[in-house]
Amino acid sequence: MRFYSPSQAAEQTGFSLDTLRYYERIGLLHSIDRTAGGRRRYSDNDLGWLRLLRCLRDTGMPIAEMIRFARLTRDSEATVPERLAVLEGHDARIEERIARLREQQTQIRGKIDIYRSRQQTPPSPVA
Amino acid sequence: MRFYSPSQAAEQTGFSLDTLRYYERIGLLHSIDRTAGGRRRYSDNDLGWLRLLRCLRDTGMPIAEMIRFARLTRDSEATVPERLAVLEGHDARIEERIARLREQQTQIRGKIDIYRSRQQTPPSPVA
DNA sequence: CCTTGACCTGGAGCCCACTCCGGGTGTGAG
DNA sequence: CTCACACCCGGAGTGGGCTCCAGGTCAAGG
Repeated sequence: MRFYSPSQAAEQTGFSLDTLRYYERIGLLHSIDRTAGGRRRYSDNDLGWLRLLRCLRDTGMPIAEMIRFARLTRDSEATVPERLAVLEGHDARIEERIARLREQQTQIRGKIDIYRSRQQTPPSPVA
Repeated sequence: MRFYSPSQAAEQTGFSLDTLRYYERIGLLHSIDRTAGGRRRYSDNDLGWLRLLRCLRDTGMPIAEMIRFARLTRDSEATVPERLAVLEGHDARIEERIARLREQQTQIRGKIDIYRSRQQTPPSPVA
């Protein structure tokens, strides 16, 4: 079983050291192992979990919901349906979000086209 | 030329009254007309601009950049290329964002599949 | 005239998600 | 042994983007 120092974990997950400690404080990370001297050592498992958190976070899941999910994950196997519901709901939100982004992109592109055509006929020599 | 009360503008753009005033304060809205008594009256033009702002905002453009864009829009016609650059850059960011969302969605769906299979073999009747 | 409700202002407050700080501790190189 | 450096902790501070508040004003109905 490999272990990783805080800075290695930070590097591999893209979270800052402060954020890693913050996540632990608020209950997103559970029971991170420590060395004799009290330093954290992250396991491969921890990194996997952190990568999932990163994915959820980057797709816009609020911290509060991640905490809920983390708690479920710590609880019994019986919570699997609930965890599934969280992920499925999130997946649906991502889907909607992409659809909306596409629509909005279309609008912005319309605006771009307007500017482009305005640029191609700039002097407008009326005289 | 039609005019709209603050609450009508709010309703039509999806911004709150407070947000409309806030946007004006920080320079996102320029010279909103007033009635004799000092109340704002938004024109069709204003609403159009607000709808563009809403689109930019919802696609993640930071306020600071919108302010820059608003200033350019207030300046001479000579800033059209710059405005174009802002919108094109933003369009590109939206594109990237959608691509990343798709990737991340794929990861999340992978996780969902794992949970699903875990759920379909719950009793595991070893005996 | 009086009331009511939408609107006005400047400024304070709030929420989220970090990020920074200061003072202390362990560990490996030289 | 000493140094440097990565790490520890609790708590305060930050930045973005609103949101709320108090105390006042205007406009339309009765």
